[in-house]
Amino acid sequence: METVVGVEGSDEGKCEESGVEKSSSSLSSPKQIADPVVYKLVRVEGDGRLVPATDDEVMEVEEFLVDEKIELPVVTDAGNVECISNEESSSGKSHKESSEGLSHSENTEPDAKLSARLEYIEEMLQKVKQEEKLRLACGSPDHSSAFMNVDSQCTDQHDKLPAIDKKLQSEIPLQEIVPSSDLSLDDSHINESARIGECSKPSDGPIESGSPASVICNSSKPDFYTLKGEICLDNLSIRELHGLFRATFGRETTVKDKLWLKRRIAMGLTNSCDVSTTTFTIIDNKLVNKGTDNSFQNADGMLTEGSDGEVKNLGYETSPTSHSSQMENHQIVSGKRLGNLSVELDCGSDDLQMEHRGAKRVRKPTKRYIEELSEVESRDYTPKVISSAKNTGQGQTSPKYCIRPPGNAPLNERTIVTRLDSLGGSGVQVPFVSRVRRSRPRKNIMALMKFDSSGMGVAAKLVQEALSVRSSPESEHADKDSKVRSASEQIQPLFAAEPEKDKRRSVISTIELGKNLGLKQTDSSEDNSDDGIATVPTAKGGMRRKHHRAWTLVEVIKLVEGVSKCGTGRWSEIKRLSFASYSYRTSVDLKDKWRNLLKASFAQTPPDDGINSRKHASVPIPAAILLKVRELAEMHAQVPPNLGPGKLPSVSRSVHQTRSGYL
DNA sequence: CTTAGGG
DNA sequence: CCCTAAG
Repeated sequence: METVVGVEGSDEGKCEESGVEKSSSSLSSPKQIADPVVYKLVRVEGDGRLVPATDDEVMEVEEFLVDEKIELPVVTDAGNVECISNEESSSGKSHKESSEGLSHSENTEPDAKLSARLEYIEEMLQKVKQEEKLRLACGSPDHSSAFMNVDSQCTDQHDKLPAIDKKLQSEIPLQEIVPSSDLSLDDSHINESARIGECSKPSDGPIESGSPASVICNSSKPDFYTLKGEICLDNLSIRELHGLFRATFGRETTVKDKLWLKRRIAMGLTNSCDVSTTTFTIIDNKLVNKGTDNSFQNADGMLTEGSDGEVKNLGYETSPTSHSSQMENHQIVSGKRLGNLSVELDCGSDDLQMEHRGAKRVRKPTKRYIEELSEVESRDYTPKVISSAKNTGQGQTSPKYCIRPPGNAPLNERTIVTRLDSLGGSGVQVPFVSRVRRSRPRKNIMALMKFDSSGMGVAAKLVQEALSVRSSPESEHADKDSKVRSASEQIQPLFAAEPEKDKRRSVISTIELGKNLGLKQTDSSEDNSDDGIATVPTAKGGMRRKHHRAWTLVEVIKLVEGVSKCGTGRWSEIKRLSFASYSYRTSVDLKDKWRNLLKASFAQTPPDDGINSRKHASVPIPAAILLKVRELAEMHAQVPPNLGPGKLPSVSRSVHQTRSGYL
């Protein structure tokens, strides 16, 4: 078994042979081993299989990645900045073009990893160039972004280049333009630059009509985008952005910078959906699910078009997920939105499940649990007192991890414990309220601390996660139906209530975080991987998660998606398919969350009723998701007996009125 | 080991 | 989320 980095020398040779034109920066240095863009650390098993590298292995090469990465995007950076400042001016255009060209070749070469692909890509380049010539006025192909995305995914960890952010950021707004089926490759840049202006000034008239080239080809963009759905963050206020941020990442932010927030959110919404495409699209603050599939179209488009998607996927050849996502698409195809029976198509065994569902499982009252609980309560009689400390905020914090025996604490005193949170490899101490464990006291506190504070392990993990982020090679066009729908719909406030600030159980000091994680667009990996957080060694030897990790919007979407794919009740399946990269979130969690979603979706949200007015409500779930949940619930005959049938007729309409449930 | 339910 | 009982 040998550890290899990507593909070596032979490929480089190939790359040069195939004569990718323009200057090649990465190739020019012969010593380079790893390609920052798509190379992925793998191990070659005896049988020739490629397996993801272990943490250690990743760590070994980490430096290379960093080094290269720094220099790579810089070029494009200049171009982008230029774009922004120049707006639509023609000079800006040419600038862009040239910079694009550079990034082009630069990025392309690394991809030569697979020779066949390379040649293919090259063809594309040629094509693109021709196109460029033909459409000089319009702009240039938008390749760089795809690469940058990949790049950032791979090396997220280490440093964020403004260029990337800007790029992404600038592209987000593009999405609000309805994707056209047209395959033309260009225009995006003009739009981009135009958009950027609009970004800063949301009030600038209708976005669609704003730019001359309002028709944008989806396939010309990285499928990363089309994949993930579209979101317009432009018009959101800071507060809204905060809310969205929280919904997305499950934590608060104090950053006031709109741009920052927007790109973080954008990244979160896109990047973290690594496994499969969503059937949802966020348009104008609304989340709508696209009913039709475009997988074939897209695949087609990519082939003929030479989209970035192709290139991007080079690194991840035949990941198991691609298959699944395709499956998904097929299913989605077969059953449009409502009355979707695709699930049955998927698995013939569903019928059985249906039968099983008929009879609820009956269950004896648990014994041990009850006994234990009562025992605890009788023994230390003050759980109430302790929990009341929650409201009083933070008092003294002890630098060390110490728990006072509950009985000892004077009634007036607050019991506060500091827990060492490791976030992104940085140990951050946050005060939190000690919760009396119902059972199984921690075995070894020192071990815990060591685990938490050792940045290495975590970092390695992060790296791995980042590297293993993958996406499926399909993009989606908004189907006409949903397009029309969304267009006609009134803009719906995404957030019913303003985020509560006070009761947050543990407020992460964002400032410190900002230092360490700061301008990385690592949200996805952040979300994915810091499972060093709040886990507790159990007597059984396993590490058990402790305490609440807020569900992010992405997760919810993925969950819904998963359910639609596999049906309810196959949680382990769903976990494998859609939550592969989320080490936390057990199948049980999925189940629980689904239960809650169901509850939320069927809990009528009478407009006047308290829910909306409650300020402390947690982050709302976009109505569209709830709608989807309901549909799924229906088709799986999971409708809660009480509220089920009665409400259904009005669902499609009422959902738009019903603001939301809560995450 | 996975799922269903109750807390 | 946590915990257990059923499969």
